[in-house]
Parts: sequence; C-alpha cells; structure tokens
Amino acid sequence: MLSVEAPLLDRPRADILRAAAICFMQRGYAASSIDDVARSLGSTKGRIYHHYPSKADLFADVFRAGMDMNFAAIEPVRAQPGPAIGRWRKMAAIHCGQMIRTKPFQRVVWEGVELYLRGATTPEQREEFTRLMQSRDAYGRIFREAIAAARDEGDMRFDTIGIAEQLMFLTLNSPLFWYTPRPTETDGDIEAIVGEVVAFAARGLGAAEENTR
Amino acid sequence: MLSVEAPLLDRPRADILRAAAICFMQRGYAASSIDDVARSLGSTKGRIYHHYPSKADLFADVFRAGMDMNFAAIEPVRAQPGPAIGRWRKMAAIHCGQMIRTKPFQRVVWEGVELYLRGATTPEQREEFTRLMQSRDAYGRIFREAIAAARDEGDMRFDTIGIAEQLMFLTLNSPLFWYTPRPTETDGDIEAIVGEVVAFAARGLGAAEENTR
DNA sequence: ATCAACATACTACCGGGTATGTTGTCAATG
DNA sequence: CATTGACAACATACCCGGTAGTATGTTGAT
Repeated sequence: MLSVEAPLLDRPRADILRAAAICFMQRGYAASSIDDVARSLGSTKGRIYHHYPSKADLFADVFRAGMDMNFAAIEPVRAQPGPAIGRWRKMAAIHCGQMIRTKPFQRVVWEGVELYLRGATTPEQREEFTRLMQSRDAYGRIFREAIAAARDEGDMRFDTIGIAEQLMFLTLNSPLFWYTPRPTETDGDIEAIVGEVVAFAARGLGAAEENTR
Repeated sequence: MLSVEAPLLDRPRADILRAAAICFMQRGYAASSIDDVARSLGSTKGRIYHHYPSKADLFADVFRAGMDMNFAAIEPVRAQPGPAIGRWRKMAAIHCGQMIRTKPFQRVVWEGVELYLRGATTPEQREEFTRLMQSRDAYGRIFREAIAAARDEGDMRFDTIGIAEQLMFLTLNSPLFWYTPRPTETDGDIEAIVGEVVAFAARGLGAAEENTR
C-alpha cells in the first residue's frame, strides 16, 4: 500500500521521497532543510540535488506521489454499480485508511494545498503546483459527485454541497492530526478507527445508520 | 468580539498581536519573519523586540490571546442548566463562530498545537508552551464532558470518546481551512455557515435532528 | 572511457537576535 | 516656569548562524 515505486519505476528516487515525506511531516516544509532529509538518509545534499533541482520540486514530487497513491487506492471501487451511498462508504473507508497508512505523504498533500491557497509559491513553481491542485480537485470531485448522487437518491441530506464536501474531507482526513501508530497495532485496529471516522462522516452527511454495505 | 485588549490592558501590544496573528496565519510560523510582522505595521523590528524577547514568545502570546478569547466567549453558556446537549449546541456554535470571527488567532492556536505535538520547541519555550497546551486541554475538556454527559443522557451516541472529541473539534474548527470572508457578508450569513457546521457535528455525534434548542 | 550517482567544498543571502542611537513624554527640581 | 534627567517606545546598524543552491571532485558500473 505504501508503494511509491509503483507509479515511479525509479528506486533511488523512491527512497528520497519517503525520507522527504517523513521530514516534511515532522517539521513542515519551511522548517525542513534539504540537509535534514539527506541526514535522515545517511547521505548528503548532493544525492538529493542530483535527482531534484530544488526543494520545492522535491516537495511537489512527494505531493504527486501521495495523490497517485490515493487515485490508485480508490480505483477498484470508483465506478462500482449500485446506489451511490454504498460506493461512497467504500471510497471513504479507503481514503481514511490512506490517511493512516500513508500519513507522511498525505500530510505533505495537506500542506501543499495550504501553501498553494496561501500563494506561498514562486511564479515558476506556481505552474507545477497548479497541476497538482487540479489533480487534487479531480480527486475531490469524485467524492463530491458521490455524495451529490447519494443526496439525489434520498440517502443523504445536507444543505450546501460545498460545505458538505469540506466537512466530509476534514473528517476523513482527521487521522492526519491525531493518529499515531502504536507498536502492537493490527490491521483490525486500524479498520476499527476507520469505521468510527466513516460512521461520523456518514451521519454528518445525513445518512441512515449503516443500512448499506 | 475581536477584543485583544480586554484581557490585556496593553494597547501597543494589542496592535502587534493582531499583525502577528495575520502574518502567522498567512505564511505560517516558520516562514514568517519578524521583519514581515514589523513591515505590516509600518514599523521595524525594534518595536517588536522592545515588547517581546523572541519570535517564539510573540507567537506564544498570540496563542494565549486566542485561547483567552475562546474561554471568554463560551463563559456565558458554560454552566447553563438543562440537558447537556442543549449546552453543547450553544457552545459548539459559539466555538465555530470564533473560528470564523477570530480566524487569525485561532490558526495560530492550531499551529501552536501542531508545533507542540511535533516537539518543535526549545527546552526554554517548552515550559511556556506546556502551560498553553494545558489551557487548551482544559478548554477541550469542557466540550468533552458536555458530549459525555449528552451520551449518558441518551441524546448522543458514539464509541470512543477520544475519537469523538477529535472529530467534533476538527469539524467545528474546519472553517479555519476553507472560510474566507466576503465583502458583502452579514452576521446572518456567518450564522448560516455555523448552523450547517454544528448540524454536521451534532449528527456525526449521533444526536437527533435539532429537537433541543 | 564515459556517465550516473553520489560526496565535498564553497558562496550568497536571509533572518533571528543584539547593541546602540533617537525622540517624545513626564516628573522632579531650582 | 523653564530645565533637566530619566525612561518608554521605538528606529538603525550590525553580527552571525543556518540554509538553498552551485561548482567541483570521486567512484563504481557498463
């Protein structure tokens, strides 16, 4: 599930990506130095600058990898037939699981969105970031259309779709901010957490109590 | 509502606080420079360092001011009699409104919590930050006890109280991340947003549909 | 022998912090 | 009532550590 290589075919870059993701997660983009990332790899800057032209490009590639993993994860259930609410429940559970299992990458995605919205990008980086944001928007639209369809089918009810989408994503993303892996943790433990989060989001969106599965 | 002076009695510091809050909100703590804050005040570093010994202390004081405003805001309804769910609904609405109306300060509180949890503080600052975190925990406990009581009274249902508290706060805090003030906005518009957010959180916590008021 | 994949050494600059002016106010004093 | 001295509230000038980025080795594989 943490396959950075899959859409990459590029082993040396994958190691750098993982280390960078963890570094950016721990200290944030601005407070992370390239030397930090290199040190956590037991290497030096030269290695990183050989593969990435700048710190911003490295960050952007972590962002991209995170989004790629998300798209890949929901792909199997994305076009599944049946009522929208069933599709949404599966997609939501997968997405929430991604936040837990690939947390470092997803925190970079989160911070990347914030950096973009704050306009904290140089004009050159702006173009690359805009592409990444379009990717994220496309991903968001999949969920938005699912809950819109579920509302049309009478399985959800909420007022403003924009607000509903925001609240839904924040709920599903919330493990990014409070989940910390425990040594003895099993897949079942994680699924239990995901279950609670998805249940909260579903009820919040006005869905009935777990009729679909 | 945006009275920084109230618990301060110190006008010059209040101006610095506001400017710092906005700066920290826009670029984040690490990427904000003291010169940035000073520039936004039409001044220079000297002014700020005359009132605050370091950047971290300035940040901590913005944090403190934000928490003070939150405590003051919920004070009137905090010990109100009647069923817990009614108290919670009012507290939740007030808290959510705070996120909108005093957004710059609340984003600093948010980032302060993150910095603390990441351990991105020097040993000296650690002590001050610990006090601030205790304040925030005390604030959180007020809400936690409210939803716990509401569950005992049969008006809410959820499994893990810890997760429920996290999801509740993230939902109520969410305007921090997507709300942007519009020029033509009225108090009614804001209250409409707050209403939707609180309704989402209430349903998420398993409350019935607005029977209490 | 060439080149990818690094390491090393170096530069330039930004930003936190400090040391040192400058100015207005206000209180005490002769 | 004018003077002076002290101090708060800043501004200016400077230092210095850290960091992004670059330029230049070095080495192993093909």
